[in-house]
Amino acid sequence: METSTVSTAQRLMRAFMRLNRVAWHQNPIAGHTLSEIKVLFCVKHGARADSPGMKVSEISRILDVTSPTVTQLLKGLEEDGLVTRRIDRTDRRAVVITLTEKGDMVTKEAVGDFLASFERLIDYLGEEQSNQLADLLSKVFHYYDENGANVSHSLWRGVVEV
Amino acid sequence: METSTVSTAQRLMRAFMRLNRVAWHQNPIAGHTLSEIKVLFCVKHGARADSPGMKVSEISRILDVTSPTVTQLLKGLEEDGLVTRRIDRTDRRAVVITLTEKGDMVTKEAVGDFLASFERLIDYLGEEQSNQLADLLSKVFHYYDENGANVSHSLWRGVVEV
DNA sequence: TCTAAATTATTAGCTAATCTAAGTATATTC
DNA sequence: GAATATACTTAGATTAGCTAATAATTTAGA
Repeated sequence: METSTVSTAQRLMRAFMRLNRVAWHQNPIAGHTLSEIKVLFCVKHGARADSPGMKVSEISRILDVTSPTVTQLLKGLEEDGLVTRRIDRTDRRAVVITLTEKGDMVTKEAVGDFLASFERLIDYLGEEQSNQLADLLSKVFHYYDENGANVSHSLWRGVVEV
Repeated sequence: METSTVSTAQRLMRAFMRLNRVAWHQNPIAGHTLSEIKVLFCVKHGARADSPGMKVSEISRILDVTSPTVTQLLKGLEEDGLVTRRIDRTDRRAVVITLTEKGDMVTKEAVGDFLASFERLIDYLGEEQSNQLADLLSKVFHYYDENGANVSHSLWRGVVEV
């Protein structure tokens, strides 16, 4: 049991070590970075009929990055004419982001191409195993969400003096 | 089938989008970055009894990063006294990296703590599902290895003009 | 009601982890 | 022996984040 757990742990460790190197992580898409595309996705999907657009704070919460990070990404997107900023009428501190027509088109294309890319992966893995993988990854996230969960956590603090 | 494939694709897309944000990715370990630790792992495991130490080019190939990246990481590790550089006797262009005693200790601790961390995840997922996950991820890597495989690949080149 | 505290977003400046391009030194090949 | 190729380093850039400090506005409390 001990032995088998260790070797499973090794396999998982190796797998997770490789993950951040998987191809699409580093490639710009339609002249925009992956992070920028994520913001576009977020604005497109988060917006509701009654109040179109998303506040910076909402984007920040959903993407789980700080608001300065969102601000910085929006700067690029606004310069390229993909989003517009507007001060919220009911709370003048807040800024509401909406997609321009161009932004909407780019987002649609990006979603389409991402899905197409994952569909090719699904063709390779098969529908069933793909779903299994999605399930397992969800569980992993759930675990990390619940456990604050750094490798380092309690383990490493204070071990700086080796 | 089409519908179900799309929704599987969406699930996988969301999962992979979250992956690079999983906790341990960003945290320094024993005062060293994850990348530096990877180099240490690599030198420790790559070294063979007959020729201890690893060349920069070997590390570069194994970790799948460029040699300037390796050089830079080694700079930090050398400054902290974890590795030593030495010119290869049989090829004076090459540089052989070996762990110092301190480097060996740090590496051992890092391996131990990483494995411990993954064993906690395995406790949560269960042995069987953990192995399943490792298997599925291996398949994913295999797919991407075979297919050159960016999202963008043929799709995006030339689409910069939207 | 007016001040103190909280919230929202931005700016400035930092770090990590990569990359490419260019340069130097050494090997290899023809 | 000259041309080419290989191994590494340096310099400088990019992406994706972060924290700290600041400005503007809102909310709460006395």
